[in-house]
Amino acid sequence: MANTKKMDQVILGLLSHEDLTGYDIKKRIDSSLGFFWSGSFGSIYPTLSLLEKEGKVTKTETTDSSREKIFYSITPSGRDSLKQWLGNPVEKDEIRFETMLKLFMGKEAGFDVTEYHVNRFEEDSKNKLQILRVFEKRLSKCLDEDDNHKYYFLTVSFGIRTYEAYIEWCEEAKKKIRKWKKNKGNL
Amino acid sequence: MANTKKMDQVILGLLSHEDLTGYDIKKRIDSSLGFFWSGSFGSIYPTLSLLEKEGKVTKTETTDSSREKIFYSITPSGRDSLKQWLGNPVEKDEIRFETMLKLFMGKEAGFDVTEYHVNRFEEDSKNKLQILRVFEKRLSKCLDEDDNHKYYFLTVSFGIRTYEAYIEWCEEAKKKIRKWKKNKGNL
DNA sequence: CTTACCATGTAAGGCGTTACATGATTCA
DNA sequence: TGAATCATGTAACGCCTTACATGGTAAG
Repeated sequence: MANTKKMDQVILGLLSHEDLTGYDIKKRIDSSLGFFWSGSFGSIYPTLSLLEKEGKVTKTETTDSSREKIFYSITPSGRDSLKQWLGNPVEKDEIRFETMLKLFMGKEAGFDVTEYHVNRFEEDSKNKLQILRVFEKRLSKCLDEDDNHKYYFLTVSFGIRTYEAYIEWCEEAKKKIRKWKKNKGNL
Repeated sequence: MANTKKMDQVILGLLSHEDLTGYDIKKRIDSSLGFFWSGSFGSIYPTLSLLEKEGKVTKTETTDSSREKIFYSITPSGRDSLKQWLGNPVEKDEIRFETMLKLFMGKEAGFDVTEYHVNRFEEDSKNKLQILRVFEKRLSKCLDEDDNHKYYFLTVSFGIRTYEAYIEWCEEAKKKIRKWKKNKGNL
């Protein structure tokens, strides 16, 4: 019913920009889509075969340089299918933050443990923010070269806004926790 | 290896606050944890049975009022297990935003479709923000009654910060899109 | 010469959702 | 009296990750 599988669309979307191998697709997912999507080889390769059977992509085996690679290209039918999906309303945006889970039930472990998790979350957010800023800089220089860059830019700026908010919240949360720890001492 | 299943901990965490039925647990997940976690009956009930077998919770069947309910309570062993998990570093915080996927590959459908998705995302974020603000108000009045409220408060304020950032980004993104649409017309 | 990365796939198994099955109670 | 909600569970199925299996190449 609710077709939750999105790997088809992820692959078609990436191939709508350029021809890629399965290995390339994995790299794109990890870098460009990394902060809001994920996927493994175990789901990429089978999906590629499926898409080929459905006529949405075609494969080209190359032995040109050194390694044998299989490049996939999107077909007009694949493009139609992608376009149609893009027009449908979003079914679900999902977050699964183990960090928040650990905060919510943190009392059992105490403020120190909670502070530790906030600190780790902050570090992680700062690292990811730094990477996104590099992307942003690069992208803003070539926004007009290809419309794809504009769309990509939107997602990058979303990531930046988000991580900035995370980091601000971390500072705020740490202040609160320190205050609560102090009060506890005074009781 | 990497024990990805978290439903055990979710349930133990909720039971560490108070005794609950499986049905209650579902409601708590949907409301209190809703913006950063999810879970269905199909995984709640089996996990409860499992936890009981492991001696981490005990069940009490009641027919007191009208309906027959099964209340679950956390045992000391369950509390230990929860505490230990809380002390371990977070394995993974995950986001799967279909909206961002549709933005990233948006060129195939054009700016209007992208604008539509941003608008829907904004509406949705505003609704969720409103609910969280109510929670925040209620919580801030009883922060000192129970330490659990303090931990809960941290997650709520995280949600608020996040949704505020989303909404700000939406405004920014819509401005950009409108500008790009205009430029396209002038070419 | 060995480590890291490139490159493609398969198999097993876990996790979790959806749908099904059943029935009581409350409220309009 | 019919709809919504309370309440507990099971079964089927789908998705995805991890681990396995294999081998080439580049760099230090």
